[in-house]
Amino acid sequence: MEKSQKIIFASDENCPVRRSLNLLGGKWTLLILFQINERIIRYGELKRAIPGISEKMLIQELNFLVEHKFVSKKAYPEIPPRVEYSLTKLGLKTLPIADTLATFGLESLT
Amino acid sequence: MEKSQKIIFASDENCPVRRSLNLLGGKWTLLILFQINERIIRYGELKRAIPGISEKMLIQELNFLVEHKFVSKKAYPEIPPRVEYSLTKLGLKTLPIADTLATFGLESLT
DNA sequence: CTGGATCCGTGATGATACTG
DNA sequence: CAGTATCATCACGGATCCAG
Repeated sequence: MEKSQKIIFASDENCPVRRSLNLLGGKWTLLILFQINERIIRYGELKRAIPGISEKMLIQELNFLVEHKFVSKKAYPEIPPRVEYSLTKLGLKTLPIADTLATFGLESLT
Repeated sequence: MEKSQKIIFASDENCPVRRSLNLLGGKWTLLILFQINERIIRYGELKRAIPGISEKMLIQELNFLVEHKFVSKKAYPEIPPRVEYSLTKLGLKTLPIADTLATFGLESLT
């Protein structure tokens, strides 16, 4: 497996903006969290909800988010497979960030 | 000149989170805006305020931000040169985003 | 002091085909 | 359906030199 691609810099010390950005600053990260939102959503649904993302990036981000406890994953041993993703308590706390981005996008961008 | 490295995707259509992320999703973008904040700040000060950033990236981001009307730049024809940066009205509207990131960093990260 | 310009490595990102 | 594997590409970003 390709190794985790998001690097945590030790030198970020104590700037809270930087600490948040290190975890959530990925190109798709906040968008994925925002799309999951308060739903329990399947992989395929999520993929359709985010047009343009490649499968690789979606899986990679989801694994990252699960690993860092933003997202919880539940797999059902069925045929065909079913996997459901939802936000953890920590993940829910990131929603205000995406909300602020959405508000800005709506109010201030053409 | 190296061509502008931040690419605006046409396919983002109407998701406001994505529109915001396209402009502000750069590695240093929000951090720079946050550091300028409500100040009028010189280039050298700003550089010192953001340890770790290379001059190239700082200039590149500042040019991008000026170009997109988030930041205004005032150069004084003096020797030695003096250049002051500050947020435009639009730039000020991005501060809530950085604030939310800061809040999350303070409250929810180790 | 405030930049501009170029070289260049590396990791991040993406397209596509494949598997259980 | 939910991923994996492989391969190609591109943006990020450091180093360095230069200029007004």
